[in-house]
Amino acid sequence: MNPTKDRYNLRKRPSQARSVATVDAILESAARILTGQGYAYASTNTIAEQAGVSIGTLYEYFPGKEAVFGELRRREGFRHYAVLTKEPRPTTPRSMLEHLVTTHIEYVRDNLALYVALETEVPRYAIEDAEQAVLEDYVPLSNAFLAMHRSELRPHNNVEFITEFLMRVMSSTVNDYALRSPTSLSDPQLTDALIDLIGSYLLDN
Amino acid sequence: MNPTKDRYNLRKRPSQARSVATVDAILESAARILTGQGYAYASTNTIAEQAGVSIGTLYEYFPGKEAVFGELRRREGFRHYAVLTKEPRPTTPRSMLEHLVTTHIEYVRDNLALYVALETEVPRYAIEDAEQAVLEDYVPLSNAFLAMHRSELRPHNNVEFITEFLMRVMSSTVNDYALRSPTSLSDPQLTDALIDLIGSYLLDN
DNA sequence: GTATTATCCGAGTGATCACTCGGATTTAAT
DNA sequence: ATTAAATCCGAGTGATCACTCGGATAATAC
Repeated sequence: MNPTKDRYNLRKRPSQARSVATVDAILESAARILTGQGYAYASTNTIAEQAGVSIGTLYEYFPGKEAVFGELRRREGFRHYAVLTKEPRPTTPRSMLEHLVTTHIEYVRDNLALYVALETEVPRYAIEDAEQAVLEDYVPLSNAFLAMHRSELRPHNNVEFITEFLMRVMSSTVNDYALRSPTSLSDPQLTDALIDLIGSYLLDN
Repeated sequence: MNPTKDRYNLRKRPSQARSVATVDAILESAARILTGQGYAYASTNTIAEQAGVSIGTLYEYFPGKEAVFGELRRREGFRHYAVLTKEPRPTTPRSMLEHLVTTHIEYVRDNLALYVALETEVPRYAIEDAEQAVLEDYVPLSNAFLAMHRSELRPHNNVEFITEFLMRVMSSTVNDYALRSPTSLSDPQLTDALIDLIGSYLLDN
């Protein structure tokens, strides 16, 4: 379909354990150079060298530099999603909100260097597919939960819009603090303010 | 002081009308290539060629590619600030909030291609100084205004923190829509939701 | 009108980069 | 044991890029 699409995805999936380890090593090398020196220093030659594999091997699995970071972003997305949906599953909208804000900030703080670098140095077109995937996993999940508790919510004309809106408010605000004032991620005021802001708008009380 | 600082600023200010026009042409060329083809295609050679000046002339005023986009970002920041502070100046917190949200969204929508490209394709280190400058112009202005109307605000422990927090909520949310769902910038629901969200948290009533 | 400064030019340079390809080596299949 | 498939190798290639420099031309100062 889209010919450019292939440039940001794996060229071939590793099947043997040996090649799985190779791909892992390449991604780890890419992450290390990205966080340590920056995207501009992460040439395919350097990534391969630091990973201890030859440049030819890198191109066996990745069509180019962007695909390496696309795959890296994809795997980070899976890790992020796992954190957000980890136990214990909250049972009320209020606890769901608290859980969501707390774990999201926690994930960003714990992976700050890589998170910021992926967000600010890697060209968006290389990673936007991977970003989209996480959102599409999460939004329906959140919508289903809220639908079960509609009576506890403040009435809004367009619940779907408001839900997505608040999700973006939360993630983009945390993103902004991560980029421009990362120490605030450890400030309880930030977590409290976000919960309070969203809670008083979304929840009935 | 910081030796790397010089890499993102003008090397020399144009003094004659001729050279002012030259610098303008370079910046316009950079903006055109950035929005049309992307940052990767905006080499210094190409920027100079499209601007109708020689590569030597470009380096007379800019120490490198990043400085071109740093200056471009700076000028966009000035334009943005001018829009935010344009007449009529609101007199109540509520109208101030409405004015701020409305004009901000309007600016982003009207300059979408350049806004998004600067935000997602140009490396942050090249433009973060310019970004910071606008914020530092605006925050004290907003704080002063709110201090004059404290009685109309909901009581908060830390007004400074809340003000900055809400500013970030607004700008980062609009930013997120600009990048990921740009058509929503014309949806009145977005403006209304932002005003409502922030208003009900900040204002007394 | 002379000197000084500002502006502009563009071929050339050295470095870097993404990517290929022919073939070696290892693993799996039969 | 033989074949087939997967994996790995790395020197080499062509292109691109950021940036310099020596000097030409134009504006300004005196």
